[in-house]
Amino acid sequence: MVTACSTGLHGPHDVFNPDCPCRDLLDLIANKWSALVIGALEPGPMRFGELRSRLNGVSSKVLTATLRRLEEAALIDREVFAEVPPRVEYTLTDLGHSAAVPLAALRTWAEGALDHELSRR
Amino acid sequence: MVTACSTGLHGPHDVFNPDCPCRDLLDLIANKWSALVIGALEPGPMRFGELRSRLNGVSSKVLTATLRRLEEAALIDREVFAEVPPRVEYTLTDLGHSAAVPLAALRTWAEGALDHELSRR
DNA sequence: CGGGATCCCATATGATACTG
DNA sequence: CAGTATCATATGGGATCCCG
Repeated sequence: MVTACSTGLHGPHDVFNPDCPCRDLLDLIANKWSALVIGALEPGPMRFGELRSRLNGVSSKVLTATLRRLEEAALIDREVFAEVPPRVEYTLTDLGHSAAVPLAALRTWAEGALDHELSRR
Repeated sequence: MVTACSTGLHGPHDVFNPDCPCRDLLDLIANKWSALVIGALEPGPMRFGELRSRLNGVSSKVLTATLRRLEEAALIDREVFAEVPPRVEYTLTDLGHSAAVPLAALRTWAEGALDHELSRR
């Protein structure tokens, strides 16, 4: 049982506790590029270049860093094929698919909220 | 009707289109501090200091910047009371409450995913 | 040629003061 | 109390180079 980071307010883990590791997890996915990468990977595996063009605006450096962090947290798998030209495919893990659900809701909110904002004027 | 930023793939607005304003909205709430601030404000209005201590780890400068951005996007209201000592209260708007729903799911995911990660080892 | 790594700069974040 | 000012560091982003 893991209770070290609990405040006793929201269950065993609590994002409001800065020492709980789940806060790092929140920091990881509560991020524009993470939200878009995971959304783009939801239908199936994708190569680096295709991912980059779908995200439409991310630099290869930032995309690489984002993918590395997601891989480290076991949200995606990275598979390298020894081919010429080289091919690298990224795939959502089960954990990644579970994250895709709330992230899809977040993207949908952003798209819907814009209409709310516009009608406000 | 607003169609300028649509790619025709996901409806009138599309976060995958870098020119769609909804992408800025995603960038605004897909952020650790925004997620925590909005979550903390969900039960009701709160003062700056209480907010700061609940978030447990944010600097006043970053909290101020976060609150200003959320206010500018009409997710929160800021009310200043002419008292001594000064009192400033922050309240979720209707739009803010609508954002609180997917953000709560995101926080819950982070807290639950940690168990998944731990059990993986 | 694709997938980065590296260099350099702009902005964001953070700790520590200090003030109306 | 609710910030602002200042300084240090981390991250974001563009351009270029590299290596198989």
